[in-house]
Parts: sequence; C-alpha cells; structure tokens
Amino acid sequence: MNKTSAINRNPLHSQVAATVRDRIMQGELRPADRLSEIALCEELEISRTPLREAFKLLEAEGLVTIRPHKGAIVAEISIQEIGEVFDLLAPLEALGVRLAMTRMSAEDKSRIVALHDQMIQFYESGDREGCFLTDYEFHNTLIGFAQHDVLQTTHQSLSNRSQRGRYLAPRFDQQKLDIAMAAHRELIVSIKDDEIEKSAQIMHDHVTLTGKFVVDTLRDSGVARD
Amino acid sequence: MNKTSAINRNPLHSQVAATVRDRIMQGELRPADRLSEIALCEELEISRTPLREAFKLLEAEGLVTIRPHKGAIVAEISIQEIGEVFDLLAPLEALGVRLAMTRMSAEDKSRIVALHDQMIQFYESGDREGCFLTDYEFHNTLIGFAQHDVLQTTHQSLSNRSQRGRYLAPRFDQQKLDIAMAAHRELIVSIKDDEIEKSAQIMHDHVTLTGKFVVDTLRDSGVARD
DNA sequence: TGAATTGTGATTGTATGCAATTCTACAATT
DNA sequence: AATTGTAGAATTGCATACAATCACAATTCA
Repeated sequence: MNKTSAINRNPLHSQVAATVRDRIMQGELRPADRLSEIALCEELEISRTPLREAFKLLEAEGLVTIRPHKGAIVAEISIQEIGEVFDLLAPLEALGVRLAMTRMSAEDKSRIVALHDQMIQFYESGDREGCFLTDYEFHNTLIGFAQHDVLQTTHQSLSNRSQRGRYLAPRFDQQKLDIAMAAHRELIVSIKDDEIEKSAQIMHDHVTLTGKFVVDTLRDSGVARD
Repeated sequence: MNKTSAINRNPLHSQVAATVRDRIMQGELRPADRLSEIALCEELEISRTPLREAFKLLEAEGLVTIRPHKGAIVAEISIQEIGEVFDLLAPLEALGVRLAMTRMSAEDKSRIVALHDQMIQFYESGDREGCFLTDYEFHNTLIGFAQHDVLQTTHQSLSNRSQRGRYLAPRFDQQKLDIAMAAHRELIVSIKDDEIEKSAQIMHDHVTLTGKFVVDTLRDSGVARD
C-alpha cells in the first residue's frame, strides 16, 4: 500500500531467528562458530536488541548456546545428543503414525504415497541428496496429518536437531539407504492396509535404526565430537 | 544499581524468568492475565530489556503468549492442550522407565521406593495435596535416573505444562486417587522384579489414565476453556 | 625465567529514549 | 441508537548509550 512491498507484519526478532536458524540448519554456520552480536547486527542491518531476542528463541530450540558474558555460539552437536534425539523421535513418530492413520483423509493418504513415490524416483536415479530431503518431508508431513499441536511442535524441534546432525554427516551409503527404503515401503503397505499398530511398530523401528545409522555415520566421518 | 547482597552471578533475565515461571506454575498468575511490562518492571525493579528477554524464554516453554504489539499474557490452557501433553508424556515416561531401570543404582532404586512410601503415607492420612506433590516428584525423579539429557529437558517442559493444568483443577477424588495409587504400587513391584517392558507398559497406561482424569476433572470444574 | 597481576580493549548485560502500533473515548454521521 | 472516524493516551518494538565482565597481553616481582 505504501512501501515497495507489503508492510512487514511480523517482528524483526522472529525474522532474524528464521534467518539464523536456516543458516545453522544448513551448515552455513557450523557448530561452535561464534555468533558475534556486532558482526551479525551489521550484516543484517539491525540493532542488538532484536538479535538477542532471537538468540533466546534459538537457544530454546537447542540450536544456539548462550554462555553468560562470553557470547553466543552455534550449539555444538555431540554424537550422544543426536542419538538421544532419535531415542525420543522413535516413540513420538510412532504415536504420530497412529494418530495420523485415524485422522487423515484420502487426499492426505495419497499425498504420503506421492512423497514415497518421489523418494523412490530419487532412489532409483541414485540421487542421495534428493532421498535425504524427501525423507525429511515424508516424516514431517505424516506428523502433520496427526493434527496434534503438541506433538507437532515437539517433533519439529527434535527433528530440526536431528536434521542438523544429518546435514553435517555424509549421506547414507547404499546399504543403509536400501534398508531405509525397505522400511518406508513396508510402512506404506501397512498404512494402506490400515494396520495401525503394525505401522506404528514399523515407524518406531525405522526411526531407531535411522538414528543408529546417523550416529555411526557421524562417528566414522568425525565431524562431530563424542 | 545497588547490590545489597553478594554479587549475582547469573543474568537478570534468567532470574526474572524463574520468578515469573514460579508465579505462573503456582497459579498466582492465572491464564490470560496480562503481563504488563512496566508494571512488572517496577515491581521487580529492573528495566524492560531483561524482562522482555525472560518473556521469550517463557514463551518457548509454553507458559507465556506474546501477541505482537499487544503485549504478553499468561498462556491460556486449553483442555485439549493438556490432553495432548499427556499423549506425549505417556510414551516418554515409558521410555524413561526403561532407561532408568537399566541405569539406576541400588540407592536410586531405594530413593524411588522411599518416594512411593511417602506417597502412601499421604494417601493413608488423606492428604491429597501431599499425594499430588509427591507424585510429581516421583515421576521427575524416575526420569532423572534415566540419565538422558534430551528426555530430561523435553519431559521437564511437558511436565511443567501438565502440572499447570493440574494446579488449576481440584485434586483427584478418592476413586481416581485409588486407581493412581494402585498403578504406582504395581509399578514399584515390577521395578523390583526388574521387569522392564512390563514396567514401561504400566507407566504408559498410568500416565495415559492420569491424563484422562485430569482432562475430566478440568472439564467438570470449568476452570479451563475447551 | 616464570608465575602472578594488573591494565586495556573488546564484548556482553542492562537501562533508557524514541518511533511505531494499538487501544480508548468521544464526537460526527447515518 | 448504532456505526464510523479520529485524536490522544498507553504500550510495545527497536535503537542506542552506558555499565559490567571477560580475555589477553604487557608488566612486575620472586
């Protein structure tokens, strides 16, 4: 109406948080990198107040560590922590599948199947990065269909943390990928058959195994500390 | 600023967060109460900056809702949300029991038994408030023995939210309390017998049922909105 | 020479001021 | 009487200034 684009309705600190979050998630900012307030302020052309507020959000999400009087750093990832995150994701995603299966519509179901098909495409064309990203979307979409706010929020936070670990590590080798794909295939069949408890079990085991894979991969590649 | 007592080592905003958190948890500040910045600043004798930072922390914990340009309020509790929180607590506490049983020492075990005995004392003397508080401690202590940081943190946050709902509602009636006590008794026996999966199952069902009780109680008492 | 110490620069923590937004009350219009 | 418009007050959002703290190097003394 007045400015070049529409008036910016959401607060600066949340935009800043989003920016920094993305940079951390994608590995542009790496664990233990210092987050100098002054440097970031100049770059983002904001003052320190909204930046510091954003840090608080990100700290709560586990992406940033604030050390009193010593400044903020990108939260370090310990292999143990990543493993622990998967410990929680397993039962939560199992719960998510249970809920989703009682609540999702026919279109929701076909959306999940479509994502699975897309993942198969990437798999067959040997696109590991594509597989990796579609897998993330597959799980998040399924959780969304559970229509459960608390689960959604909690899962999002944990999922982000696990994804950070996965971004840092190399992609799965062929064998691990085969196993993950097989689990997804099983899961899709089980969902189509409306076998709720079986689906939940498959998901639980799949996430647990993925966690082990990620931990192993991280340990081998040596990018994260113990 | 004058420092009447010893130098305070931890930042103002975290002290402020702790103060406000307690007031909200204990119901001194009730859902939808406005948290006026100036009023709180004057009362706590601080400036607005640390208070606003504290609000960010509390928002992430789900205790405060910040409405842009309209100020912060104590987060409202919906009965649905409380129910959802218990949906997550059930599998997480089950996981906690599993881990705790593989990791806790003999002293840890007797600490749990002692808490259970204390709860029986309160139960038999008809002290519902005592039962209520001891129950909270019982569950938190058990989770602590799991020695699992991510679980600890996630559980703490969810547990706080559930506890808020329970503070608001009247205490359980005799029948509900009987059932909860029976579950605890079963659990203790199962733990003593080192039956891990059975204990996890008991805990899962116990937390689920407690959730239903809390939701029912809240609905009947009419203190929280749907 | 080396350990302790103190000074200095850089950085974070807190307070405060100004701008932007929202709320309230009251008047004008239909 | 109900609704809309508008001015002013109150409150939040952001920027900036100042105070407290930390890291590290230069200096002192054993």
